[in-house]
Amino acid sequence: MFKYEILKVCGQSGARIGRFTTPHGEIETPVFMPVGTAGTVKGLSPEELKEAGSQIILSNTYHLHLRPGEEIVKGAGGLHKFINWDKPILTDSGGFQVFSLTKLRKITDEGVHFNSHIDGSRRFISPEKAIEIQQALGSDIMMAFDECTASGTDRRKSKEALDRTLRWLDRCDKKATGEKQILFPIVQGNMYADLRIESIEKTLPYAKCGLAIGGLSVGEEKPVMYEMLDALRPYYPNNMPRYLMGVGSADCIVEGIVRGIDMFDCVLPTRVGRNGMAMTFEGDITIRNAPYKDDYSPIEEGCDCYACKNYSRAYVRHLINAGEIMGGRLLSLHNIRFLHRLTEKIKDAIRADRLLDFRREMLANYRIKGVTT
RNA sequence: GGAAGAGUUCCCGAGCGGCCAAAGGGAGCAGACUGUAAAUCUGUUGUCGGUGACUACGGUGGUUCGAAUCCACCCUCUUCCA
Repeated sequence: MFKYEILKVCGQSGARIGRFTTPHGEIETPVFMPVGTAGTVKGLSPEELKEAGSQIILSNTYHLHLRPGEEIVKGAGGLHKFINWDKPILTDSGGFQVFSLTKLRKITDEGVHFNSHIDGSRRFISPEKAIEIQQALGSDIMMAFDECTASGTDRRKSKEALDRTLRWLDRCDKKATGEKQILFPIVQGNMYADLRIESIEKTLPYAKCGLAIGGLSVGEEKPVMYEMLDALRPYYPNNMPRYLMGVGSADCIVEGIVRGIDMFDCVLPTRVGRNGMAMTFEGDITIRNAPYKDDYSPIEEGCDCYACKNYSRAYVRHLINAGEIMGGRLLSLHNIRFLHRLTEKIKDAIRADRLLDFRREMLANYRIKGVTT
């Protein structure tokens, strides 16, 4: 049911264009996947996402487990039906919440005890439980339950998390039988190249048709993240997509693809959009700011998204400023379309064997922000 | 005409002798945001080139070492009585 075919390899960079077949359709990589944590890409309808070019979206095990509960989703006929999205869905395992809800958790080898961020109730998620939930949800791609560490974590703790992630992976793998859903294992190892290599070597036996790189974009400087990707690159198998988790700024996506990555996801376009910022080929611009109050040009010149075709910066700024939902919607839509346009341009460059040239040209005009968080 | 109350920094509004360039909120301005506890969070908002000075709490004049705060008169507004 799952298959990854390489359609083109860039002669200049080695980046590839691929076709990833899933039960809910094909995905052409490189691909950016918008995040819809609670079963919706915040503010946008499935039709709008499709029009923007989204091929697959994410959802979250932890959030849907807490509310409404996977049995409700299953009762609706599965997540695709429940949220009216008939294309592929990837569910994150809740591993990232282990990391981001750091004050509310306790990690043991069996699993993680959480306090629900919603009502404070005591919860427990194990690797088995994470898979069961994802099976009830019926996503196409299930993520292994992993332990993500923050940038700055010492070597000993990073190694512990890596080992635990591997033990958990084995348990996830035993549970993840069935043809309709595939399990993506996740490489950890923090910012230690040798740990990263150890992690990928021990993880690869579990990678059937997809491999994820986790624990990056967690507060390190961007060059550090690129170093980790460089260290991993020789170890990637060719017959499956490589997914860099949680990355979504334009510069990081280009740098990732140049380093062999095929899939990305990020909350950035929607979050930053709701907060009044537009992603463009010149870098982020804060539409909320005063200089745009009488700027009647589109959000980004040359963009073909619904927001750019129909509205001005001045109008979007007014909406954001007035606290109108539509402002965040239009910017989210633009930002997602922007990232899809980016990957389209990147694919063009791969087809023309000139991705390194494209990167240089693109970054020459792009204002980069320093750290990943 | 009489009585009572009120006038505070862009707005609302606290302060009622020194710790006040003045709480708090709003609005404004700016920054942040990368597997979403986020339509959120943070900073800033009298002027001048910095620990300092200057201008400010309706107006004018007083009391006091010191006043947004007390006194006198004036102006404006609100409510009530004729």
